[in-house]
Amino acid sequence: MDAFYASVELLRYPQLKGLPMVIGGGRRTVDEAIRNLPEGGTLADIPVEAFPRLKDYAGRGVITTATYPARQFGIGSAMGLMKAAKLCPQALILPVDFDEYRRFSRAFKQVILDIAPLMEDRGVDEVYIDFTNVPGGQRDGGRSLARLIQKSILDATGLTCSIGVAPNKLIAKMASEFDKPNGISVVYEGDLESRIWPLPCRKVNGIGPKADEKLKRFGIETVGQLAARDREWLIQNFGKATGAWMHEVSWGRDDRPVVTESEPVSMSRETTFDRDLHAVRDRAELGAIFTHLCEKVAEDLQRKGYVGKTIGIKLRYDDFRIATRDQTIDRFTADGKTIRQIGGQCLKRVPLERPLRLLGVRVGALAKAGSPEATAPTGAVRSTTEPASTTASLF
DNA sequence: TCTGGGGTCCTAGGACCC
DNA sequence: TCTGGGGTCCTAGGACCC
Repeated sequence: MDAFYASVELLRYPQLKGLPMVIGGGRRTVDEAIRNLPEGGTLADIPVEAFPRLKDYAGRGVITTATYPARQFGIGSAMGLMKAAKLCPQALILPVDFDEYRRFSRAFKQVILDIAPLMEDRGVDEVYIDFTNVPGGQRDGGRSLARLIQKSILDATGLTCSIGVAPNKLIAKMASEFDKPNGISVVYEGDLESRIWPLPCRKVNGIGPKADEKLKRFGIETVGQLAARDREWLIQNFGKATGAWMHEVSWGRDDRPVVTESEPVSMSRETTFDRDLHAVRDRAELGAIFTHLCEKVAEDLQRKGYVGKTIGIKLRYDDFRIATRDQTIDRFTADGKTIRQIGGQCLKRVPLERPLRLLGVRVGALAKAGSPEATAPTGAVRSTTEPASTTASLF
């Protein structure tokens, strides 16, 4: 989806179309933004002057989405609000409204499912679609089906998207960025050399800042330069799995299927404080935040019908270093008090001298609530994981 | 100018078991 | 004195993605 959060906001506030605007900020920014909005009238009647501007904010936080006009000022996703305010102080800033984005996320995904049932969820604003067996999916290299999907989403939601069509997920993902916004790119196998090899390695889904840096140190800037290296050389320098993978992707090879169903592995809640807190001096405040996070995770688990048995905490110190601790208990739970209690034990094992910037709570090792795994006593759970020979000897 | 929140997957060492 | 070879689970950290 194109500038998804911002585009959803523009459906509510069409008067902001064409203006530089960013979505983001922590809770404090959200509160201030809401306070600045006048009451009464429909949302579309609110005058542009009434909307908060970036220059009015000094809060912590990053930009989740910037409209295309804002991007012209050099503003981008994940950029700190402070930096963005320097680049374009007059840009409008709106708080993140996740519930609203989720509504539109469900809507556009349903449109796709009605056309092409093999869809993989890749987060709130992105999916993979298997065109292989969709009627007309092969016509014009997939372009006509892509057009149909684009138009259907626009008709149903008012939102635009960009689609890449290719023989596999790796190339399709890169192709989807070739013609943004509202574009379609079809990339064939034979286009590898002309359209993929010139790209910077960083464009490969899975090569992040660290790997890119290391590649650069070897003088490898583009996918083509990566493809020119020996498979064995890559394995020597990047490890068996990563090296082999790099070799494959540089040659455009990817056999991952489109996965339509998946179970969550963990659920978590975390929050960055308005100001750094100290474990001793701000003990009461931290305790209240911690309890609240535990309750939120418990709610999430219960609402979605999961239980977990690994409970963990996460801290971010003022110097941005991160510490995590977790503990696996002998039963599954979705209970806020239990999570709070075990989480509290985890907190005792972590250094608390430095000021804290963030606190998080996580529950992992999930099972569906009420499933055999989740309800069985620990002993029975263990027996199912015993080697086949041992299990067979029981009979 | 300091840098969100919610995730997944991988690695590596140690405990423990057979 | 020298000390297996698997396997799983747990824990901590880190890279990466949307």
